[in-house]
Amino acid sequence: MNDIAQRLGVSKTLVSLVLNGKAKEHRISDEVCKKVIDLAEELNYKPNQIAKGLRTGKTNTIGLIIADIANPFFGKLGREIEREAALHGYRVIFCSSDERAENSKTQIEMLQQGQVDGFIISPPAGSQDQILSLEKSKTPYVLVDRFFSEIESSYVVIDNFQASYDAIKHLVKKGFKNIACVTLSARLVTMLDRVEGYKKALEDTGIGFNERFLKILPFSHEKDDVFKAVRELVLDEEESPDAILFTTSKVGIMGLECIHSLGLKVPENVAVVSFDDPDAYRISQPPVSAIAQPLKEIGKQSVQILLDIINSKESNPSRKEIVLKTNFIARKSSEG
Amino acid sequence: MNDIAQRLGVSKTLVSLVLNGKAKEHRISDEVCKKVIDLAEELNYKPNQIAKGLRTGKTNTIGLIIADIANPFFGKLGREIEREAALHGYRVIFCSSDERAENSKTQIEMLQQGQVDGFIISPPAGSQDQILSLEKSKTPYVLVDRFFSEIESSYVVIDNFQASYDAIKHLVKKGFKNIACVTLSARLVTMLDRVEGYKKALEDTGIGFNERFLKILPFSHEKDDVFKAVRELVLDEEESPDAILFTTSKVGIMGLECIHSLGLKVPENVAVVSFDDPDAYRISQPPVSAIAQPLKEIGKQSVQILLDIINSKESNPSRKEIVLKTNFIARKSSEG
DNA sequence: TATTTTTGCTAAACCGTTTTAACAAAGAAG
DNA sequence: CTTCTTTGTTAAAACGGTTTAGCAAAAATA
Repeated sequence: MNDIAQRLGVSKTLVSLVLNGKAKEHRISDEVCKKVIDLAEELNYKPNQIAKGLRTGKTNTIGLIIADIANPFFGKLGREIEREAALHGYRVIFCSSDERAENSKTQIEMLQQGQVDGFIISPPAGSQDQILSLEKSKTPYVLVDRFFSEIESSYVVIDNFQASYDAIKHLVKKGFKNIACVTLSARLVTMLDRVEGYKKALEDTGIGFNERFLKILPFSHEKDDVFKAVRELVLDEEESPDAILFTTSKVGIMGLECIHSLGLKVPENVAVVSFDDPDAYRISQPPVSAIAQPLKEIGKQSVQILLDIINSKESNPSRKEIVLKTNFIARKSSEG
Repeated sequence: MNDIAQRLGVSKTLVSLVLNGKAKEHRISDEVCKKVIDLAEELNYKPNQIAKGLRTGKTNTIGLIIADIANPFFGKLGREIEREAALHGYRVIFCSSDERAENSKTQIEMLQQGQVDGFIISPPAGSQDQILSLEKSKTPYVLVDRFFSEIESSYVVIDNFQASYDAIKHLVKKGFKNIACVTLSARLVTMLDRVEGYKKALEDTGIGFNERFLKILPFSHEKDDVFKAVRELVLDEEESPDAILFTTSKVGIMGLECIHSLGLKVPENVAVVSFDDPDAYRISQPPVSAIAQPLKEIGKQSVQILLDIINSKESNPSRKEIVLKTNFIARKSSEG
């Protein structure tokens, strides 16, 4: 910038004003204005964002902390968020907490030192204190995929209860009666709601909830845990389920691996329905019925809400709690 | 920082020196030193990285521009890179170019204004000018997954030629003779090498390369393109292949979807082998033989090489060209 | 005692922008 | 011919740190 100013024999103030489109309101003559713009173009001048950020206190950057980047669900969500952010002139700094509260803590603290204007976070279990700390420091943030009922936050999630409920209704309609559910012990509303929807649907249909058909895996679910749970279900001699609902695709994929490895047929021996809709479910033989999430919409809404918070001058912008509908895709794995 | 300095009645210079561990070399007394550290702790002081970056010209941030975040291969790679970077005290700003040169151009330019110390890039086809421009401006960068043979860069890739070669040898050993290949028209060495390895193996085994068995999809490969290509192969009445090599998992997944939709059996009607090893291949029935890439190693090496370049004082650090071995995982889809 | 060296610390410049406040010169009004 | 406005421009402060150069006071040496 100094370079431009000197070559043209004007002040850098003038250059700054012109390049920020404030020429008019500061009555810079059109002639000088044009010269500056032309030279800037010629030199391919790009303002140093760091310096700009230092002065303005704005970074035009969003910190995105997702739970697991290796999970295509979050990968796709990340892409949507980045796309929407770009539309508004925002960059995205991306971190993956790998579902560990220690990680997200470090990452949030790291980015909070003037690096970002706000956060979009899918908080791992046990990270309540971090969210509270954001709340206290008045840092703009939006939660996605999950939230903590004990903390008032803006968030964008899906209707997990209804999604489970509908999936079970679907299974019942297809004639399945002994419906199991394999889920995670995560202390996250998301997971709890999915189980509640499962239970409620079983009760409403008169089938009733059977404790033995609900398998809750340790949170750090290894392949072995999933295999063990699924084996216990399908190999039980007294009563084995004729259908299983998996509450995440990660568990579902491992569950299917297990079912296949036991030589059982889907859906003849056991039907399968799962949350999320990874590629794997489409090419699996048979293809797997899935509860697909509206990723585009989640990304779009979360960015827009965050930017609203960032741009709102009031200290206490209204909270937005967005609950989106899911899309149930019936495939062969749940044919009666 | 000013706050700390004032409370203790010392200069901010001193505070800065102490907190940056330069107390010893500047002979700050242990007593004062301790007071500063304690108060900083108490106030939970975190230096503003933006201000720091402005003065030092270092951001401790890596710009990662991958080709497609929704692809689990890149997702997992991203995680490994982030992990390795964190070990060295670096952050990662992440962007997805969606395989489009315009996108990566915008992203690189955006981040180049003082936002990052260097780049790790999986360059989309047609982005040569961008890499040259990085080269010209002496911006540290490392390419991953692909590189341009006409540009001298540091890069970390796998031995694509050998990987294909070995996969075909495996198929031949299992008794397959009419081996097709479905690939992308991308002008990327990565893809070309995979096809070369395929051809060479066919020639070395005496089978010979059959033009009709090589399907090159338009680069913007839609599902329809893949379906059309696969259908042309397997439904050909004169000569249809008994095995197919897919050169990416994205194509492979769609290809399998097509094969299944035609009611054909894998590997009875047609065997399948594919590059990359997404979850889908493990749970698919039958599981799909895969050419798995050493993601951890790619991530680790790319970060280390980039940091070497960043930290090397010489203006022309030596180029590193790393070619890693792949891991062929034989599964049921290629049983004879 | 006079000079030099060491010790412990600080003032001020600097990084590249934005923004505030002001200031000449020219034109308009009285 | 003053005085007030308007026009076009700029100097300087600010952002929050790091770094350079230097300065007193104390200690060591001559």
